[in-house]
Amino acid sequence: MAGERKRDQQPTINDVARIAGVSKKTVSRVINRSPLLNKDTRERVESVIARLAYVPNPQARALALRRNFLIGLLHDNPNAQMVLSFQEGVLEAIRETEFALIVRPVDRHSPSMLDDVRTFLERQRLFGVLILPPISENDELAELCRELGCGYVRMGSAKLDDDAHLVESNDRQAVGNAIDYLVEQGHRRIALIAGPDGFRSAQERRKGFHEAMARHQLDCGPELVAQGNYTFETGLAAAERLLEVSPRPTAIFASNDEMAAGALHAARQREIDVPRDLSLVGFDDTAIAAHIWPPMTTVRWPILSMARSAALKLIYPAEAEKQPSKFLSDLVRRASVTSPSGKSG
Amino acid sequence: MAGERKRDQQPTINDVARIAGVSKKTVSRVINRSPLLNKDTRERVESVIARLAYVPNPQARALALRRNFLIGLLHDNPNAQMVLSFQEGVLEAIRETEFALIVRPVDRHSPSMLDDVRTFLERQRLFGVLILPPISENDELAELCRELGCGYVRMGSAKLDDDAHLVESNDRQAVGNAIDYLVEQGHRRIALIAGPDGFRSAQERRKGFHEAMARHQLDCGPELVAQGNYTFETGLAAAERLLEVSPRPTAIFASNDEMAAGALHAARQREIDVPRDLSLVGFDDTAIAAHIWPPMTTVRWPILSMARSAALKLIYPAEAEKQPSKFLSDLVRRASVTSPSGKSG
DNA sequence: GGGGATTCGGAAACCGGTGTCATCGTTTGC
DNA sequence: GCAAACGATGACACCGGTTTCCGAATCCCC
Repeated sequence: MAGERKRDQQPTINDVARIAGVSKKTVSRVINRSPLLNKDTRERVESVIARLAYVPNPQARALALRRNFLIGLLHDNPNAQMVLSFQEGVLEAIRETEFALIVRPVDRHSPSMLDDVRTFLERQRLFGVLILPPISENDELAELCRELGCGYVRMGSAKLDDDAHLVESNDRQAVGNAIDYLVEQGHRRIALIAGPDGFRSAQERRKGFHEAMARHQLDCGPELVAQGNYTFETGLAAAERLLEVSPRPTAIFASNDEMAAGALHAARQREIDVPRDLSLVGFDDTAIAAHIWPPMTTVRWPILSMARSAALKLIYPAEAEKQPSKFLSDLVRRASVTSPSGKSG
Repeated sequence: MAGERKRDQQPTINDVARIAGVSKKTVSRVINRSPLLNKDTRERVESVIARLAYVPNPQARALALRRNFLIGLLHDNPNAQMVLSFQEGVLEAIRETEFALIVRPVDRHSPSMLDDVRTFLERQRLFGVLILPPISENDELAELCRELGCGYVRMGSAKLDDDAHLVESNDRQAVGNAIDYLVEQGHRRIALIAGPDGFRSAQERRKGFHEAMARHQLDCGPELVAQGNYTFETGLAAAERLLEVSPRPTAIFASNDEMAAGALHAARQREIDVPRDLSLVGFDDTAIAAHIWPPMTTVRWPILSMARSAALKLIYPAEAEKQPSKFLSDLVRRASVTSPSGKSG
């Protein structure tokens, strides 16, 4: 009976050691896969661990190791679907591990943002953090992680960091593909609703647009480019201007779905039929894109794969470089794009 | 120099005790606001704490107290916006506390769901969990929390639990208000797209619909009720049937926004103009509702307030009953509802 | 078979807090 | 004036792991 524990008590390393007839240290070595261990001993301990369904106490490990088995997710994001999808991908990657995910929205505009994050990281002693765009573009934040010895992986639309600390969506190329598709459909006069200058994603998407237009030797002068700040309203306003241009563009590429939805709204107000009189392409494949009428053609990040890769890079830093860093987005073809009505190619 | 610590080391309770000339225990008492403390001593210790910028190590506390200062968020939710909004509300409530938020999606359909959650709770020794609908309706889950001595607060559309463990949105009344509004606008023939039977939210919304229709002495026979399972496609299918009914309903209330968006789609396919020929009301006020055309009238949960209240109930169980438990949703009036075209009242 | 290197396992300290209980000085009660 | 009660504080064990240090056992080689 001396070997039994009270009910409702989880077994500890001491129970395992006592029952297996070895020391705590030996059990600890088994848990941590120390190579210098007698095979027989290891197997004996492992069988006891399995029999007791022993699991090391994360709090105790965290205290002793001065490091928590928690991964932080730092985000400052208007796109709820993306944040949740990313969470899902991370959780799938860490399901069988001892890690857990702790979420932390940060306020990009707060002057104390860096201090807040510092306090958070120091307090929680996180194993590492995953940083989502757009806050991932903040280099000071990455520098802070390095300074604190906290692992990190950034997710972004550009080469923000080295491959061990980055998963990158190639937005420039993705936009290029979207424009290629519009050109294939026969569009020649294509307008852009660009995103806010401050975001790398917006810059990359803009570059992708201009590169593709140049490749096809199409005009994309300033009258065909308007700017928004990723919101429905600014997309609407931008489209209002673009739809006044003469000759009117037959297609608009908006740098995100919300602005594309705004553009759709603007077209509708002018009784311009989408897609008959105007084709529209968005970016992000948010829930809106599929559920408006007409369903919108848009660019989708392979976000689950990116999240998984980011989590694995963080957890296994030694093999971080082996995890893919570059991801190419898919073009999701829906009804908002057709050949232009007049002179289709 | 003996009193100095190495750089990059955070001060510990021992440092505070040594410098203040008291024992660890006394410092611990100060931290935990023990009432039996000499005022002078307390102030002396507090000044040292402030000077050193000492913060207790959460891992050590977690180990000693056998309880982590982490709040889990359990969800199984198709509505990303709601989950993130809830997170936001919780984080606002715990901003100044030592708590952190850890997110855990659960799979409602997995046979091992309860075991998964049990393992999670036992491992992480959470302070408590907040449970979002629809998984919040699972009584076994709540029972599990009680059994493990883990605090919990459920969020739901019905009286699922006592006030200390519940924040409740009165969906029945909210739907009633929405129907009242339609009736005020002159609608008499109003159809319902109900949600899946398994969800309390769906049941409550259905009840709210029937009660309100009865109150106004309006017909709501089975031909005016269709069922979906909260998805765009099922909403579309349900509306297709309802729009065949003769005389055609002049308004449809859908039990969530996605199904309302599906209904809008169905109407558009039949060239039934919304809102001229058909008014539509949704529920949840997701991002979709505001960004489709026409913008959709819908019911909005006061989700930030609910999240805040839930978090406070969890953190301060002694005062849990004082936090509001019942919340009434707002009707967000948008362009998808007008008076019926023919014989408006 | 002996000496030295290597491997293994145990005792004890440690991570940084909290709980239990004893102690000390003071006040109260009679 | 002395015992009992009480308030404030401290010594020490403990939470459940990891790490350090060290001694013992094994292995290798000559």
